[in-house]
Amino acid sequence: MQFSELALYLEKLEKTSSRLEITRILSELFEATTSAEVDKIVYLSLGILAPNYEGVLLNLAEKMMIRTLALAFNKSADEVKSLYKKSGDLGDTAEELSQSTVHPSQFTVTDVYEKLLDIAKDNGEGSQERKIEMTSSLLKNLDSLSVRFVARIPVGKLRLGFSEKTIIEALGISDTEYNIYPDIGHIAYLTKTNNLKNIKPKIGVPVVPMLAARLNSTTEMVAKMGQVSVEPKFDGLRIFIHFKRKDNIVKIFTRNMNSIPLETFPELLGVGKFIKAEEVILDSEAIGIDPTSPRLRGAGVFLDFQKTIQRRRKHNIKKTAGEIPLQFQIFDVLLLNGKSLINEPYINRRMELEKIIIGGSLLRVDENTVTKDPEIIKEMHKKYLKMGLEGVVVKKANGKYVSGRTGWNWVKMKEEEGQSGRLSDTLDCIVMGYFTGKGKRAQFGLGKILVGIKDGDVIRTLTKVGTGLTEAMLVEIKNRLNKLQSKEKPKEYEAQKDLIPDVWAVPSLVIEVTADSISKSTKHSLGLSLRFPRFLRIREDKGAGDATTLGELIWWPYFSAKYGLAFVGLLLPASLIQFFVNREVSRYTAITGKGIWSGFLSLGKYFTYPLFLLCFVNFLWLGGYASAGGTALFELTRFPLSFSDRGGTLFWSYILIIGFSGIFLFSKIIYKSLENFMKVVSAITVLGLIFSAFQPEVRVFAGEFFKYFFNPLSIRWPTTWEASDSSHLVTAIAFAGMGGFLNLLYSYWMKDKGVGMAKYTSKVKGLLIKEEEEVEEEKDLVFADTEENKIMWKGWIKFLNFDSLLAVTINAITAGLTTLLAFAILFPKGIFPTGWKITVVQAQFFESSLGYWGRILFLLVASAFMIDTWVGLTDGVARQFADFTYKVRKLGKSFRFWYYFWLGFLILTSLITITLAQPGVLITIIGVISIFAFVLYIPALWYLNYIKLPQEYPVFIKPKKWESVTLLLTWIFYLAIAAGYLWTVF
DNA sequence: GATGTCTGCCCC
DNA sequence: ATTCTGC
DNA sequence: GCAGAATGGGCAGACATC
Repeated sequence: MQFSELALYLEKLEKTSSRLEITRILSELFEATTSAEVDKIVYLSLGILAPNYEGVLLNLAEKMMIRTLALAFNKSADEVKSLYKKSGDLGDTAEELSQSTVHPSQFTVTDVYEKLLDIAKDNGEGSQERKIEMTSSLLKNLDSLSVRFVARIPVGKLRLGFSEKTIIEALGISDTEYNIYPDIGHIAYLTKTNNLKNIKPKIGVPVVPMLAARLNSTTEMVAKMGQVSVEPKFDGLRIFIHFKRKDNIVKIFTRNMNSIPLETFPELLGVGKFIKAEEVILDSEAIGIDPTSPRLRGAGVFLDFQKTIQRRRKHNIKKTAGEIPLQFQIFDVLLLNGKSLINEPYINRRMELEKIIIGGSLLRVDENTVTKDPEIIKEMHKKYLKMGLEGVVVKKANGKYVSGRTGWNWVKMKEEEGQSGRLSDTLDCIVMGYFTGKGKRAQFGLGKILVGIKDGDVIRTLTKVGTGLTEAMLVEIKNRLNKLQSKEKPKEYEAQKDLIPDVWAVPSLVIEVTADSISKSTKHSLGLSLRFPRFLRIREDKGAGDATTLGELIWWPYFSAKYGLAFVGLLLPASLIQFFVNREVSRYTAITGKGIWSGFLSLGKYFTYPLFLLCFVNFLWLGGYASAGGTALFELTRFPLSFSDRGGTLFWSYILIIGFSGIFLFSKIIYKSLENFMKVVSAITVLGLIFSAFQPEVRVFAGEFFKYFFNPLSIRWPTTWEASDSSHLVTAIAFAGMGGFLNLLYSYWMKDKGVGMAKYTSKVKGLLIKEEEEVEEEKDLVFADTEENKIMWKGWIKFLNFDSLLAVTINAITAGLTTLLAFAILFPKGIFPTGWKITVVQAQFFESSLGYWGRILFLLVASAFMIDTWVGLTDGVARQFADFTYKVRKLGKSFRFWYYFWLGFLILTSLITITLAQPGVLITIIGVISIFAFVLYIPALWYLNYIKLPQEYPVFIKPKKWESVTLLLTWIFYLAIAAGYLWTVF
């Protein structure tokens, strides 16, 4: 096959992301290949020349390829470099350069393969220059598409989206043969020539190693694996020992199936003395031992990994072997005297192992404990950590030897719960600059960052970080650093010359990094570095500190800003469940035409008076909403100029409260006015939120967010938790819909909407609107048991179901979207404003992404939404209170009187409460009260609607049994939350 | 001979 | 090695 | 949950350069 033809296949594969489709294209390619070439095609498309264990190395990679391209296409190395930085892929760069000239391609796949092999074979003095020349002449004689792929091979990054596993699938075979004969080219050849037969592990041919997956819960381990063997995890080199007594054959392979010459580990020359078998393949971990330490029954003190790996060398072996003797911790046997054991249960393999290994200072069989008890696993993990090991590896007792990491067979312990790395503390580091990304990350212009910490007056490098960054975070960090970038290295920085980032940044941005351990470093100017560093989050001053905190628009964003997605899955169920409360509240009013407090009062004053008292306390804080609207307006206008934040907020809040009180004076039917205003503002708010959610900076977070949003099972307890947030969480759940006593407002809204029997009662009118006829008292309306009424009733029920559902849905959408915004905008920055300042912070974001007008729009809508909420609640609560006081006969006065009385009272309290410096505590109490309110009044609703009313009203109003069940479940839900809250508090 | 740079389907 | 992402 | 592709520190070896 011409290489150019292969290149066409590779191009198609590169463009495809579906693995099924990739597999299909690959099998098409193998179909079109001769058996003489299939191995070479497989190797080249994986970017290799031979299986790993044959040790064929090109010794030509990134830097030399840059020189090669410069030579081949007559450019300077700097020109090539700058193109490479842009594309992030040397193959793409090579293709781009080669397009300037026409090169007819004559090479077959075999030609290219052999030329690359020649390049690999060359070594010795002058070989670097020769390799460059050979590679350059190869590239010059290929068409530009072929150049793209050939240039990528030495760099080892084909980026075609497939690897051995996919090739095995494309060949239409299982991986059993490959796993014990991991020469993918040869396997492809055998498949093509129909010679693939069942084989067994062979001395001298590595087996694809079995790897451990990671879990952080021992319970989950037992759940997934049942009975397990618990063993220590050593920090050394994974070594496979192949031994055949005949001819004293000893071969050694690493985890990556690289062969290590026996001379490297001379102690294994005589390994046969310690093995009671003719032929074995052993799986082990080699660890360096401190030779000066006393040996207890042969066992020594382990050295760390950096010491151990010094044994992987060609020179000075004798001296190093004396300084760092190796101990081989054996834990598995795959072949024994000609018999494959890979399909035997693990404990059986171990039993064989114990029979054949003579333990001493060279070989030791790992100790192990067989158990089903998660607690024992936990204890052993702690024990081994204390001993300076890496914890435990937990293995399914009856598991076969399964190559790779598939399935749950071997598991290592992820960090302990409550920790995000094995380092006891995470580190806050200064971002010193960034490097442009390679491959997929090139499009973000940032692939990794250089971080350091302050050391006196200078800032020294500590590590680079590239893992742990989501694509959204790459964008975020890039944007931030662009504002901080510096042409020159800031003078307080100290960095060695191979750690010069592509772009410097002045010290400002701080990120949180975790790692497994701290190591000594010669590369980093601090003299220390991190082992397995990973990015956690951006750190920022905790920002806005005002303690004022409000209902559902604040708490959910607060949680997602602080704890990410941990509780997001709870929002939807918590808001939807309020549907069952709302419809019962509405049902009562639809049947009787009366407000819900009338119903409660009919149950007796000992129940109702305390409940009302709770309700009264609950609504003292209404002013907060007005104050949130005021904040937004002050932020928007910055008027009056000399005012502080607090003063400005108060100024605008008073204006809003006084201005919007006009509605109460002049509206014809107050509820109707409010409803219309609310409709407009809600529509603008929802549209604004949706628009915001579609901004690219937010959109990149949306997929992840909604995956959690729609999955209640994703709820998890965050690893760090502030005790005070228990109350906040309860508050968030209560406020997911309306919350506690707020839900009772449905009764009064239904009343003024004129739903059901409420059609026949009077409505509340504005103070200055003359009543045409004073309806002093609601009569007990008669609801006759007629067929006509029955049909009407069905219509009402439909309406109130629809209305209640619509309300919770809109609530869930708005709360969901604001929470998404908080997750996208605030969480990455580590800001969790504890108050209504969240709107201000969001507005700042919109200014940077949408410009000035985006910010204005956002603040306007936010203030309108907030004040609208205040007006709506003030009206509703005044009616609740009025209904109560009106019905307590001895107080006298009309309903209208009481309504205006309470309206005045609430406006006054609003004016007062917004001046309180610390309303935070009060608000938390209210969240908790709300949950207990549900617990108290849901049974009362049930009694009214399911028992009491059916006795007085026509039989068709009686709810179905299943409706009783839904209400019971709702009650249990809140009861459980209330109980859980009490549990965590006490 | 000492030092610097690059590579390793390195090892973890 | 760890982590994220598309399937 | 899999497979693939981003990314880390630090070691020795090989070659180039001073």
